[in-house]
Amino acid sequence: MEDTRDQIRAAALELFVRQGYEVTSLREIADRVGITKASLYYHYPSKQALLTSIVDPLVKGWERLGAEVVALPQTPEHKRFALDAYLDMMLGHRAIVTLLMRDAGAVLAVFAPTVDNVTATVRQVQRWLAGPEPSGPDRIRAQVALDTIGVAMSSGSLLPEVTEDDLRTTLLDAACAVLRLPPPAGGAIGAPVPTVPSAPPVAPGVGGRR
Amino acid sequence: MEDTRDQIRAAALELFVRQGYEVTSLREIADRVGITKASLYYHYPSKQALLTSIVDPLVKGWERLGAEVVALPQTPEHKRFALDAYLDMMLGHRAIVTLLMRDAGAVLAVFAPTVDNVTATVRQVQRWLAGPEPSGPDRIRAQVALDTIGVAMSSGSLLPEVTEDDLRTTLLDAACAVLRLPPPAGGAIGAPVPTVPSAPPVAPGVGGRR
DNA sequence: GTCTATAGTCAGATAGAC
DNA sequence: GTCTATCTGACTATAGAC
Repeated sequence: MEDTRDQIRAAALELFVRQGYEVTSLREIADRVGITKASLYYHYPSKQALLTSIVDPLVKGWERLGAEVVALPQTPEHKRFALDAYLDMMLGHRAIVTLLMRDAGAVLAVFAPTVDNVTATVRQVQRWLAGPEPSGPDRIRAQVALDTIGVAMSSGSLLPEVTEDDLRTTLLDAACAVLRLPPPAGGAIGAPVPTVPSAPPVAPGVGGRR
Repeated sequence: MEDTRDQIRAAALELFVRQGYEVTSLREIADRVGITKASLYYHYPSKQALLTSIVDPLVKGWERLGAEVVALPQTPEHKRFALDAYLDMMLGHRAIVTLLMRDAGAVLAVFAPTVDNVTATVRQVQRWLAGPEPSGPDRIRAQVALDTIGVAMSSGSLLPEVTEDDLRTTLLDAACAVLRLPPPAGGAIGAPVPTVPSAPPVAPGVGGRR
């Protein structure tokens, strides 16, 4: 049964988000699933492996997206598209992102072996966003644009009564403002952002709405 | 000797930042200072109390700043000034902010009793930045502007070779862009941001450069 | 103020029966 | 696949001598 594995992952993610990775014990997770610690060890060889399997989809998604994005031409339209795709992917892994925000240190520590690859990808995307021969401020703007999307997502407690659509639209808009991208053709202030202006060529599967 | 207390705080902060709060043991901290665990307990009654005393300056600074800022008129100049003061305070507590980013969950858990006050302050500032009768997007922008400053500060590993001045200037500029504040009078793109345009009236001690 | 010693707890992990 | 039983180790915290 693949079922138990998934139940374990789901329970662990929920507890990690609520309590933190370090504090959550394997016994708690096992209890929640209705099995014992020992059984849990049958499915995952260690606590770290469990965390890895939880965060992996986000990392993989980010690496895949990064690889495809840096191959695009550095036009404002493509940059806006890239940020939108990035936002979309993050929203698709909302719980994992929350965990990453909550326990950034712990998660990164577990991913230490792989973390260089991820950092490299982030840096590539950052440089792609910053444009050719970027200045210091250009690079800062690129990084802030990326962070913008990630951070505010987890500010749920500070932004109640905000619709998902407003969040999506406004975050993309804010990230573009940081990058000083010109507004999309025909887009009025506050108007809903078109999915992709003139649909830039990109491999299928990237940035698709769920 | 007040000295030992400070040494303990410094050692603890350093270890917390590097390894995380949960993982760092009091024995490690004591070893680093050159005393024993038991002696440490003479100065701080618990691990939580130690963490509290470390993070407290940031919380206090934030609350003080928040209280003064929300009393100001909601003009673009004052908003820019407020963001600058906020940025300044955060830079003044850089290591603590890094810890907060790294172990957000753990830190918030320890501050659970006080956390409501802090959240209330943040919410007040957020609403002040968002302007009177703010829409959902207005509130999101306000929050993102605040987050912008906090986040990118801790992205040191992703932004090496960036000067402190560039960081300060660009982050303030990015936060203003998110809020859609008009550029300061006479300020060219990329030009250094004047400390405060036309020095708005504010209680002394706020936003002072160190 | 600092030490040694220790209580008390619970974590992650393994072995082996079923 | 799941269980019981158990090991090892480390942690926070306290008591009391110096």
